[in-house]
Amino acid sequence: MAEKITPRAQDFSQWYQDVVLGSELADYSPVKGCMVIRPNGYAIWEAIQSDLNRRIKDQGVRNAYFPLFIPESFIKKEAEHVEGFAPQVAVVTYAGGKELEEKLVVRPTSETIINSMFSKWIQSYRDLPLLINQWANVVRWEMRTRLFLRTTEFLWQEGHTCHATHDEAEQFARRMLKVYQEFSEETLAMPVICGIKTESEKFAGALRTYCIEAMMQDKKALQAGTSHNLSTHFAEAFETRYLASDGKLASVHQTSWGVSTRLIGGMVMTHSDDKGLILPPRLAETHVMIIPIYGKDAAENLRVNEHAEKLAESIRKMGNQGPWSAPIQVRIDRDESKKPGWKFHQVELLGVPIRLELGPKDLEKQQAVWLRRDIGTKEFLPLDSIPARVASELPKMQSELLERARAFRIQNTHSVESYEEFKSKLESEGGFFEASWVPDAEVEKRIKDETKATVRCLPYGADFEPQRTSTPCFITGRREGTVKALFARSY
RNA sequence: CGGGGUGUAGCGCAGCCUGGCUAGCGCAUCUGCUUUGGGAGCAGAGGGUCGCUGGUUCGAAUCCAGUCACCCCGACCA
Repeated sequence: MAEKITPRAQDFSQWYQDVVLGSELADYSPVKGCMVIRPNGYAIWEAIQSDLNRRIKDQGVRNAYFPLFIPESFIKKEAEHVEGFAPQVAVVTYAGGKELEEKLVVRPTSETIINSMFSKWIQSYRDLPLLINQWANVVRWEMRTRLFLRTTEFLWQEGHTCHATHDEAEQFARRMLKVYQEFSEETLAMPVICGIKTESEKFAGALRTYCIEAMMQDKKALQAGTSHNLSTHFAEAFETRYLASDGKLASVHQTSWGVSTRLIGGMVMTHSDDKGLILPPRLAETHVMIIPIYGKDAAENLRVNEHAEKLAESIRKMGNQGPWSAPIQVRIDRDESKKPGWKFHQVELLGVPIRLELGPKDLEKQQAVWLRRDIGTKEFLPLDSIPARVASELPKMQSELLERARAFRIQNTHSVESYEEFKSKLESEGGFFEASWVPDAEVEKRIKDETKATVRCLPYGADFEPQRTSTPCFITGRREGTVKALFARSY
């Protein structure tokens, strides 16, 4: 496997911005903090949607849609929820030419508006479980924004489920986190760590929040998805109740879970290099770009085009079979006004997984020049061997991207036993830090103030409970009651 | 809201410290000829109220004050 090309570490945010703007995934909008997703970026979002949507439906969840506007009173019904989101909501106070009697909150998330409907839809235990998902936009007024990673408006999917028992809801929240983990690793080729959020980091209104955390190439953490066990908190506020088989009225136990366009930013920061985007094949709109090399002889150029077309067709035929088992999109760049060099740079910037060059010299030898985006070394392959090579290379590249990112994370994850060691190593090397920990909000805050690092999650064991350790807590020195925690600076 | 930075041609920038000739350069655009295996070459052309307002001065892109916008770093957060 080729050596990973690491982006300029000092200018990581500049690099990231260059890649996103340069490959035309997104653009800044006239409204500060809002992002325009351009066709290249939206194609990635569509690939995410179609893959993830299938995985969500496999869990028995169905899609629906709920309103953008939420009456202010709804948000206020759940105490922790309103406290958590109040600082970042946008509110409509004026519409239809007059002041509104009740202000309308632009949804920052939809637990409340959805519960107002769930309470009507659910009467008996026969109505459970109720498993709903929606693809939507939400608005959170952040102080500081960043393309894809934190924008005022973003696109996401949010799932909301109701269950008869606490256990059932807990199981479902865990299962959806597993779905996110598999999706992230199999499709985005982005390895993640699964864990539980601490009290101070959990979702406003949740009993417990599960999350997946990924490591970016600057060794900072990115929360890539969350799944919450909401217990009966919203159900009680909205009286979402059901009549059990024993005739007793009970509140439903709920979950909610979501991932957003942030995944696109995470994918870019995981794989791309100084030349531009590197797309995992599962997300690529174009898998193979054939660049014909033209000369002065028009008849010969025609012949090159014919062979390129033939090659493209035979590659396409390899789609939907073998380990790849999906269509293979092949395009030919026939633009005669651009020179080959320009085209090479362009496909590198856009992250097309495989590039083929086909010119008169190649036709003589019945070969083509082959180059995989992430590896970047040229090979000369016989024409008739190429379709099979593409079919085997796409899944290979997909898994190698994942393994490379995983190796990078493992290499940059450190175990520390003392706070001093943690601080100095965080400063000199960065990365993820495993430590034993006594959950304590005040200490957590102090560490954040001193080091800018936070507890990303408490990695769980087979029982989905925080792992206990017997090594002393690196802050208090205590041995008892310590759990394993993952510390890192994050986005 | 605090700290730093930038506003000069469609885009990217130099010039500013130390005020002075017609405000330059690269990319892009247009014309012509030659070119196509890693961002083509040569020749020519067009394109600017130097963010805005005021001040100092014989004279301001340049100095001063104010103002607006954007970017980066922090506080907020998925």
